[in-house]
Amino acid sequence: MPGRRTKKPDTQRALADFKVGVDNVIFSVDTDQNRVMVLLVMRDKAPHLGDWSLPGTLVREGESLEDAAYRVLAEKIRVSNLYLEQLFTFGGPHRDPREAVNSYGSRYLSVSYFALVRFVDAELIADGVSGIAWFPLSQLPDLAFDHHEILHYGYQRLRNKLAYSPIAFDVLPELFTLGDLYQLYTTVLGEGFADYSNFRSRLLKLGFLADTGIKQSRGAGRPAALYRFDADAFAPLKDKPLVFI
Amino acid sequence: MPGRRTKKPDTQRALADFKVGVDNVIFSVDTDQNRVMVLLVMRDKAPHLGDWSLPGTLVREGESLEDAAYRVLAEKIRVSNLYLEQLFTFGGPHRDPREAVNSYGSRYLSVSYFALVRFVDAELIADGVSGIAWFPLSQLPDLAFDHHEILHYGYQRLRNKLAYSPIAFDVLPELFTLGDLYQLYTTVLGEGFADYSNFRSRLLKLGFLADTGIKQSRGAGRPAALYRFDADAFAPLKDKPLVFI
DNA sequence: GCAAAAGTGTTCCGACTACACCCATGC
DNA sequence: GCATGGGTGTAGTCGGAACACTTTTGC
Repeated sequence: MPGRRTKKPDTQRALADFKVGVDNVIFSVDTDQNRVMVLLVMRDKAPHLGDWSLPGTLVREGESLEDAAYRVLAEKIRVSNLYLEQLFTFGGPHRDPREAVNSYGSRYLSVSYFALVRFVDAELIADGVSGIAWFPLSQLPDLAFDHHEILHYGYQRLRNKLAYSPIAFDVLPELFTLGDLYQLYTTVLGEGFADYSNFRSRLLKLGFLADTGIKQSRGAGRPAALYRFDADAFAPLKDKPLVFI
Repeated sequence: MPGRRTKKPDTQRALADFKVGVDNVIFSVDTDQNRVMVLLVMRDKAPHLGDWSLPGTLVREGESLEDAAYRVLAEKIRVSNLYLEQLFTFGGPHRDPREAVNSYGSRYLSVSYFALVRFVDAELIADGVSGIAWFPLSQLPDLAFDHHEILHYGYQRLRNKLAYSPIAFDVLPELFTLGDLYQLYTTVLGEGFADYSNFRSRLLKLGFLADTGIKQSRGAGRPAALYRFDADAFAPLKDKPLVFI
């Protein structure tokens, strides 16, 4: 075991005092341009003033970690169906430059959360002070602190969740075609995970996609049927070892 | 990230000050009695003095979360191949009674870690003060704080990891029979996940179990071949969507 | 008609299930 | 021999991969 420093109670160091931050990795998918997007805000104070960062905040008295995560998001974005999931806790010393100011100052620890939201519904709240914007994953700016690492970790989770849970329907509109669904999977997971027609029949066989009977034309080609995600039909499949691929 | 505090500085509550604890969920499997075991220690100070709890500690200055987790384990147990994995961070207010003493006191947050260790190799360190013991999962005592919830979360993780990663070989002895391996899976996952002979051929086909040629007799019956886990042969399969069932 | 996109069907093949059966040992 | 556990084989079945084909639209 690394770093095994043995203890004599007298030489033992004092307990660290922490401020705890929450940082949210909020993904969306721009279905028009087939890009995975992530929500970033520009820091309006030191440290890292003017750098882009994940939307986060420090936890206040009487507030739970989740409360803090939802609070900072409510200040930045208005979406429906926001469901945050805890990602990971980053807590080594010296991850935040504020720790260096004074050796007896607070440590900074970050608990990260993850969500996937609907791109077109998301309404960014411009507060006139700090910037806020969606960035495509392929064109990220430099990020403050260790936010690149957090973001990378979140992207892994996104890909896993997409394969195992029905989170795709959190980003698709209420009604969607199977082509839309396939396109979404391709955008996030990359090409070559499955043939369209096999993807199609597999999903339909699972039985939680309800055909609305409505057809939608998009330029040339045969009109596509619009489907709706049937949460009730999916319920029994919940926490089964299900893969959508 | 942290510090994203907008408007109305006057009405906003102060930042919470935290002490950060790490709590370890250490599992093992008693292969003689086919029981899943968990390591518990008796608290030797308030709060919850005399209650059983997960082995944990508070993080000290200059120490990373992981360092703290390894430190407390080194005080309690001697094992080889200890690999800790972060589980979850529990951080709501009022989860620790120490918070109530004084409304301006610290909040207590717990980052939990998970590991699976070899039962027979594990040497518990009796320090003459606090108790330490393995408990079978089926006969747990009441636990301090929210440790029951943490333990439950860890057990979920154990079952998942067992199906997807080769952690079984962290608990089996260096040399083991396929019957041992099957027995271990049955103990943790319960009966009825697979037929023995199918389990056997699937595992062997994966190609990372090396037959040592040695035979082992255990009472009546044909002697069993002893196998060794071949980490090199497994390496290419790492992070493939692999299921051992 | 022709291109384009949606939707259906079919064949091949590998993987898992469920068993039946053979093998080597203790007693 | 026979009970006991280890180990091998096989027939049936299910599901995914690949790809050809049909349908319905715009132009």
